[in-house]
Amino acid sequence: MKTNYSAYPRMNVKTLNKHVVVDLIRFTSGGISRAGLSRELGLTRAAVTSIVNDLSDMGIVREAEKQTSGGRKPAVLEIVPSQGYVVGVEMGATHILALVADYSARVIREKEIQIDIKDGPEVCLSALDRVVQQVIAEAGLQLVDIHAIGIGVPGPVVISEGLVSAPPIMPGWDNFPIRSVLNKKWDCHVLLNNDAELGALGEWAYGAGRNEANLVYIKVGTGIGAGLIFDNELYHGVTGSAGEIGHITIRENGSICTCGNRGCLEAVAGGNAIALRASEEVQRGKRTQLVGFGDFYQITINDVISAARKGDLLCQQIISEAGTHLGTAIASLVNLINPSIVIIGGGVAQSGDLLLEPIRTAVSRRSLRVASKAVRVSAALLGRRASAMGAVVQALSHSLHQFSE
Amino acid sequence: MKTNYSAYPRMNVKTLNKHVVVDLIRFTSGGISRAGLSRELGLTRAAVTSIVNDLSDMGIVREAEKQTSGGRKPAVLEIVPSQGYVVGVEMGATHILALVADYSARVIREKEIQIDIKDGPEVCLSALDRVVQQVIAEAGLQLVDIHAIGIGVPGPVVISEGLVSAPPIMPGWDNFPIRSVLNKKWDCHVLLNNDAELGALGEWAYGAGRNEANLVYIKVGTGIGAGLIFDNELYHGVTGSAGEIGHITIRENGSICTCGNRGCLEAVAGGNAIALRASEEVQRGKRTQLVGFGDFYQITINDVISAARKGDLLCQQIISEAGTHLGTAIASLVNLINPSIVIIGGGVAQSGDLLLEPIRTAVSRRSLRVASKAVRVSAALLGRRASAMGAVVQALSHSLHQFSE
DNA sequence: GATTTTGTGTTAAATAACTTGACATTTAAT
DNA sequence: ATTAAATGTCAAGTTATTTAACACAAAATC
Repeated sequence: MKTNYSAYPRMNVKTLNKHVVVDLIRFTSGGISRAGLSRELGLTRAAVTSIVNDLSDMGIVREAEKQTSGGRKPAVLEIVPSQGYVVGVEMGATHILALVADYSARVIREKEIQIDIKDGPEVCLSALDRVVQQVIAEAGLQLVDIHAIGIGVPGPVVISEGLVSAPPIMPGWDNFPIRSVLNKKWDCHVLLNNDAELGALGEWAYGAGRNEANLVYIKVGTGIGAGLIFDNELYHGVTGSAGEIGHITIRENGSICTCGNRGCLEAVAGGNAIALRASEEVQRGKRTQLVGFGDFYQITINDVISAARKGDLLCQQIISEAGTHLGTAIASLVNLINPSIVIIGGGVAQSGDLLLEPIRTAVSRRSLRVASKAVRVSAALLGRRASAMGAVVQALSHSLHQFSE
Repeated sequence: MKTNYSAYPRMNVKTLNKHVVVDLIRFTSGGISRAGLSRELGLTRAAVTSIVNDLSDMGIVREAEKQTSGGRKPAVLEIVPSQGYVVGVEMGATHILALVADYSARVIREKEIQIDIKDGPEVCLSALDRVVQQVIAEAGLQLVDIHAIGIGVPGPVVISEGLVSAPPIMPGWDNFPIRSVLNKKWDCHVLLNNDAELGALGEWAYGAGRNEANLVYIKVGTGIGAGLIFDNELYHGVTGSAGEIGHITIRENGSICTCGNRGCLEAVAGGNAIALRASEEVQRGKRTQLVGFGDFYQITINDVISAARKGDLLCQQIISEAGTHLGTAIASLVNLINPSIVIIGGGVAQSGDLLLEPIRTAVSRRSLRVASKAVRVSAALLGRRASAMGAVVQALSHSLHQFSE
């Protein structure tokens, strides 16, 4: 008796149930026993035994070490970690972060490099290839050991095609066949997705969004994007561009944005906007810790954040203002989506409560009571790894579901 | 082999499939044959035959008259209309519309009265009771013939409790036990829901949103609200208040709104806002067809719409401006949700292209290319009946699913 | 106009995937 | 020590479905 698992493609009932069991084992913190699975699934214990036996014979699932803490404990199940490995990659505007994880989603190695996404696909994808190859080698593995590689990019992804369509902060990448190029290099399953969506997935599976069915993840970096999880599933929209919150209009006549419009959220509260704002104030001679940076050096968002953390008032104020603008947009989003949690991640979120508090204030002031009472605004628990971790989760899902056929 | 029908509660597999079959027969325009069901469900024709036989024995389903147009036609199935009846009601700020429909969702009688929702629950629910009783009688039926009654109200509904929570345009209704009061009066299943959500459901089932999996319905009346359908299912959010788009901030320092904030969409583009705007202009002595209305008579939104339709330039301009503001909000929504269609309904939508064109312009200017290319902006096909029709659909679903146990 | 092809709907037997009910096992409560 | 309660397993029975065969009707082909 199983009903509602719309995420899985058509397959026979037992295989479907196997997949559900695998996911319940993966995503239940503290593990789950056969009896627990029975309750969750609405199947009898006898049926669960049969399913788990199959998975155990395949080598995917095993019983965890029993805790010696006394008291009868049911046999808790876990995924066999060494059955396979995956790689999760986040490509941002200025960096690439790659993680290698085993079948239980434990990260066994990571590596980060700096890039500039404006160098275009050829240059960046070569760099991407190098990091991935290196991190695999450093983990003591080879490419053939890797079942799948998940990649997050900061633009609207057409999942079926494996490319990005008209990405505002990825000039030169429009319709470039990212997935097929990488497929040729690696000869394993490559899954391309939007970075904010993957951040949402990561936080839902292993971060601040555990056990939350309706979740919004806001990635505030160079760009601003949102990942949406509705009823425990990633929501893409019709063409896969859902969550593009960065280019909603905040100020009718605000400063001009990379997308061509005026007053976009990203042009007001994005990483570049904050850095630009700081530069202007410095040049106007405002008193700040950043003064020493001079005219030739380009002030970055990280400079502003670290100065703010060290107590610099100007930088704190700039970040706080960005938070207020973000909060206005998030308040609208809370009214519209009515989520149980909004998770703030991405580079700018490193500034912590300096950014979060103004957001919380705006949400409680501008959202309807019903909605604002029901929502928490939290920082990403996985921090800068959120998107890469989501890529891991996705690659793992793909691989496990293939494996358990 | 059936997988993804998460809308249905837990039940055994065949019963579940029965419900799916009933819904496919209901919602497939032009009807569907056993072979068609087989393809849709992924079941064999033999299995479908067995399921349809059961439903036929219950009296819910039958074969439609064969078209005599020649050429082999499969036996098209239909719901037996006379097996049961339901009522669908829309309660707006100023009116109540009640529909009686048979099991095939054909409306057999309707009735509308004027009310003022500010008179509070006792007064309005008595009026509601009267209209419903009358329309049932006029349809030649009695209360015992009615299997379920669906009701839409213009505020955030807590479905589990059957009441509204902190509704901006329903003063005096906060936490009033609407459903249980009506239950006592009628002694049949009462389903309370948000009017915009029901509008979305109605348009999805029988209107402009047929065959669209991801749909947004915007109800522009006295209040402004949205109904969301994601992956063919109504989306409520955690506490049932999703879609409350009327109180997102459009102008930081705009005019004050019933909700207490400033510059809400509703305070700028809602029915009351439009009427108020017209009154002001008239008092300022602007040249308009409305001049004759004098100072004592309160100009209504309907006056403005009919004047605009008759060519009054001022009224046209006021509606067009409201459309532009709506369009800005809808553009954000399109970026965020990436729907395939946005349907504009509610009283103000009676003004047609005068309202729609500015919305389309704003969406194509302010939304990302990927999202705006994928979306159509249309008027509600069911017009002022959209929400009440959604209430019918919901009541019918409830009744049919109960019946086919 | 006869023949083949294609799609529809039905039936009976076989199979997959459960449930039922009984039982051994382990721990907690009395 | 005894009882209660939950876990995990096994064999037998049940249900919903598939398989495979066939009858039927219309369209396409010759």
